[in-house]
Amino acid sequence: MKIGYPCLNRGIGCTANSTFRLANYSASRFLTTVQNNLSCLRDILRYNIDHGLLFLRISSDIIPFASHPVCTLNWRKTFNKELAGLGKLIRAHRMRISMHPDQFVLLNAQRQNIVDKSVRDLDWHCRFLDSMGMGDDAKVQIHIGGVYGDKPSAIDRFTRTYRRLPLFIRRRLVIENDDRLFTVRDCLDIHRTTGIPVLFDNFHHACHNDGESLRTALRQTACTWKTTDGPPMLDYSSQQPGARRGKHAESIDIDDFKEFLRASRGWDGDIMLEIKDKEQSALKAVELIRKAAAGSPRIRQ
DNA sequence: AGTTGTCAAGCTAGT
DNA sequence: ACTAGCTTGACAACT
Repeated sequence: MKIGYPCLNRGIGCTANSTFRLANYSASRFLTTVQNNLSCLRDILRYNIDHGLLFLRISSDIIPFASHPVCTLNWRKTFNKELAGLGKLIRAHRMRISMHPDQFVLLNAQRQNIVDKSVRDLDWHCRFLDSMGMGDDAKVQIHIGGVYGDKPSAIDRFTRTYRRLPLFIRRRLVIENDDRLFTVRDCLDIHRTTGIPVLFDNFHHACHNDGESLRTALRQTACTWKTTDGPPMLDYSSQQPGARRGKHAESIDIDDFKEFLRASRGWDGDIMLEIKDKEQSALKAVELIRKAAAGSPRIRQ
């Protein structure tokens, strides 16, 4: 079981998701920004290796405006050496990588223009992972999209668009249940017709579900991942006390996490902690799991 | 130096 | 028909 945190490390003193305003775009600004982001990504990977955090989500800002028409530079060629080096480091330590394009990627949009832009965005995410030499277990996670007043049609549009995607995108794409529109059951329906793996988000499931228990949802989503996809990925979070329902916690609620681990016994996968203080909570989670492993008696063969 | 509004992109719910 | 909220970090313009 690998533990990770998304996109940025708050203590390391650099960010791998530095960007700029589109109005300020220039080739040199783009190149220095990407150079700095890749360099910081190496620092983050080093930190994670040293601290036993072997799961990382890389920010979509690593290559700013990568799918925008303004971006005509061949960044994969320019940074070929850096990207290959990062990939080598990741593979040497058997780290798991994910990416999560944001809410504007909508494969089931009604407007073709939006679908096209979304595919372009998935395209660069997958090429980025390809250029680091990542295997099929490095995933790009998205939500289903909008409902547009008719969920069956929205699901059908998703399915038809998915089937037309090139293989280098399909091999990486996974879908995640969201907190308002598409539940685990909806995602499983799409899995049945497409084979796409379902990434389970425990917090979204708590906000919006069809009555399944956590264990049932874990079991059902886990078996959507083929061997080549790697172990199932999972987004874990809990409610920030006193805040709006659906607001992610500032810091890990270690009792809630313990309870989650107990409830998920038998489930095996990699956990992404979607918690505001990032690596601090991830370190606590790793510590907890280490202690639990050390404290529990070895199972006799 | 610190604070506040804004940022490429879209959907939904509420007015 | 229109707008606020989503959810979020960082940029950029302003004190």
